[in-house]
Amino acid sequence: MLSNIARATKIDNVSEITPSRRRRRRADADRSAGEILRATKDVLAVQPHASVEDIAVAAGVSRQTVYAHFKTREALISAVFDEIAAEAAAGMDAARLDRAPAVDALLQLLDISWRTLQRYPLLLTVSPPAGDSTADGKRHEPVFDHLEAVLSRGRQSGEFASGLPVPWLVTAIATLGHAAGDEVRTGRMTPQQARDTLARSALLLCGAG
Amino acid sequence: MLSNIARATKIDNVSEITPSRRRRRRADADRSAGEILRATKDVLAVQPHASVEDIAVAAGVSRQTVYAHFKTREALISAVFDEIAAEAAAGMDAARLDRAPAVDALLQLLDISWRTLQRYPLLLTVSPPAGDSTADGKRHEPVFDHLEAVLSRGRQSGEFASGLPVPWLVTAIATLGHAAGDEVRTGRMTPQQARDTLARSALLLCGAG
DNA sequence: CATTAACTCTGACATGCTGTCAAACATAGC
DNA sequence: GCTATGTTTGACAGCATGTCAGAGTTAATG
Repeated sequence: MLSNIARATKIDNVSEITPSRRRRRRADADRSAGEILRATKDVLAVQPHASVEDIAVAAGVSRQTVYAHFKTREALISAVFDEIAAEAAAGMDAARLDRAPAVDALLQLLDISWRTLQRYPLLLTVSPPAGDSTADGKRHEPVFDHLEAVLSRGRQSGEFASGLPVPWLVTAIATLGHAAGDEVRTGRMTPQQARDTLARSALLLCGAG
Repeated sequence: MLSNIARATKIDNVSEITPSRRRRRRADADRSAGEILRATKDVLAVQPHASVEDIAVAAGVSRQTVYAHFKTREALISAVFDEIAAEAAAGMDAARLDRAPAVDALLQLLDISWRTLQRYPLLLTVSPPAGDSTADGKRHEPVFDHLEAVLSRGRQSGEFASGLPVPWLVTAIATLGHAAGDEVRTGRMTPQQARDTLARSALLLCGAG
């Protein structure tokens, strides 16, 4: 995980080319990058338009150090989204849903995603940099893959019979998750209501209502 | 409609207080405000992060003139969203769906919204200023009201039986509309596919599938 | 431990955008 | 034609992003 952070940063030990001439990455750097990412999550959760300076201060680091680790502000935010997505995907891996009935597995996935959404409020207020190729299909790939796997399985087993294309179901369910989170954020639903409503909506879309 | 624009602008004829001492608003101003709104739609559709200067140039007007009509960049974008919402709402009014079966009415509403979304690509790429009270519940109110009315009616008539709360259905369907538009924008669906998929999804959520 | 490379910090700078102000100028309304 | 209303030009402050250079620290290595 930490090595993942290191690999994502700007100051990158490219020693693979000239194997043993260079020193190894300093522990400082990892700690700084970690602090910056942590601070970014915290600050953006409260202040979605926070400046790089704000984040740097919260991380106990100078603004220029942030730029030493992340090329641009967008790259920083991208890294945060990547990290969160990876965390959620790891939770999904750990849940071992391969054998469970698709309906149960789907509900489990929703639960994990839901908790991630509650843990990181910035997911609802900060718009992810529309950087890469398609919209933001690439960043959440690890998460979406889980969802797609379960949906495909449920369709083949006959549990999901709505006939809607699986890729659309992935998008739709993810989108509804966002919307449900927003209902909570704006106080129009309790977390409990939102969780249940989201689950029911997803099942309806899948044709398992 | 034009008077609505005038009322939304900064330079506002407050003659209601001192009735006949002041001159009436110049035709210039209306024309400028109109051009600016038109240009904003055009430019933002292509370049979602366009500057006020870019918009001013496209409107054939100086940057300061833009600020003469709209307090801030956000206010300008807000006005654009308002105008588009009003246009869509007007179309919904004109459709006279009060008597039609709720399912048909819902499909009509989706169709109108869908065409609006296709006509104004900026709706998908520009995030609306989260200004007012709740998220963006106030701005689209005219549109959402139509949707809510039809959904409530369908529920009472027994056509919609999913049991999901009507306010949530409004949000969910609107959100899915956005998602469907995005599928088209990114080339993952043809407009035709997206339209059908959206309709089917909405009916499923309503329990009319 | 001493060396040295890696990292961070301070300060300064260029650039671009938003928003404001003032004064000269143009034009539509009366 | 007079005059309020709009527009333009030009200038300005403030703030944010991103870059650079140089001095100062700190961790890895032998």
